[in-house]
Amino acid sequence: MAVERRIAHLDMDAFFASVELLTYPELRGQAVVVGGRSAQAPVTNAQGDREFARLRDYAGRGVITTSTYEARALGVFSGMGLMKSAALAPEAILLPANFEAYRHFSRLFKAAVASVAPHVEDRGIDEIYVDLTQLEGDTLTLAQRLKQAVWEATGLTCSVGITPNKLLSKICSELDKPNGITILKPNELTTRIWPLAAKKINGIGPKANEKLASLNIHTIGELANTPAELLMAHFGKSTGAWMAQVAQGIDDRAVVTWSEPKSISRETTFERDLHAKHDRARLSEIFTNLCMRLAEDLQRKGYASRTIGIKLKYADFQVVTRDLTLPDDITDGAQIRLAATECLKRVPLEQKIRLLGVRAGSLRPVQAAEYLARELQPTLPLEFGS
DNA sequence: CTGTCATTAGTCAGACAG
DNA sequence: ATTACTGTCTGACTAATG
Repeated sequence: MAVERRIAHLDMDAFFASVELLTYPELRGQAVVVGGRSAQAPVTNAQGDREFARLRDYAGRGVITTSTYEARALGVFSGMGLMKSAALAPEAILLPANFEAYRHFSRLFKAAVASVAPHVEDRGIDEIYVDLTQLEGDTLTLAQRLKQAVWEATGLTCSVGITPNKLLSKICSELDKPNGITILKPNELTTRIWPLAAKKINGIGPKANEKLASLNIHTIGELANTPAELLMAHFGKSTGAWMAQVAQGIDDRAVVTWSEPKSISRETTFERDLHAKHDRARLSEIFTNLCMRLAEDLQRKGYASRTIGIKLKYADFQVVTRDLTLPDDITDGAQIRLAATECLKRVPLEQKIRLLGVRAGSLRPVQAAEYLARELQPTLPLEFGS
């Protein structure tokens, strides 16, 4: 008989905004949003006070990355266009994103958690799963210990959910946010989970939720009471069966502490939409840049790629992708550009473009020494002495 | 030899997530 | 007068292979 697992999901509270508040403590308690491509960084005036940009002063195509809970109270959430959010909360403080700082604090909080519980799965910059099954001590004490370690290492709070699996823990970490602990007791599935909206399930997004709503399924409980056959008929065999399982709170996925990346990509949205003919030179420059940066990423992370792909987003937001699998691995920026150019030839270019991306897939780890062997042409020491 | 079936690789779109 | 960026997964379709 298998022991019941104890899986924790730990989610940092309003992570990016909270990191900014460490830098700018005078903003505590205010509506603050992070985001915007050209958001103005705070400036210190002659009196030594910091002056912050307001949302109403912003003009551009950015979106909100994170907002403080005070800003959320005004209806301003992540993913929202900045122009729209400025209409809702013109006085909110706007800060540019500082990803270097977020990555720094991400490393700090993950190291702190790992010092308490070594079995950690990375889920992006601000959340993790932790397998506590093998650890001594009762569940609540362990949760408090995790939160304490994060607080001492970073000065930041987080919310924790602990249940027998990742699915339920992810749901539970949200139930008492911010700075909360939720431990799902046995038999609480029907009382605490089933009343929740179906879209609270990680994997049921806006589309699936809409489709469920059209079947008059709104809560997880209603999903649980829907025959698996019906779900399979509407969502396909695999997705339908999965939905039926998760609605019963069943999820056997292991906590995975490491996995090989499948693809590495770079993309950018232009300041203004560009046309393939009219803005050829500018587009070519951006394209080369993306390829070179992708090559740097590949080499820094130690991978060679056999599949190169491109992504275009047109002015009307339609997205197209093309990719090309090569006979051999490549790592070099010029080779990537060559392959990506082949992809570009297979794409319509009448309409204006707002985004261009380049992606490397079919990755193979390579030894650092292999890169030296791959340098077909000697690189000119452009930076040397300049 | 032809047709069918299973399997795999490749390509593309789209959903989803943090 | 909007809607980022990076990455994973799956479904649909085609082609190749046996």
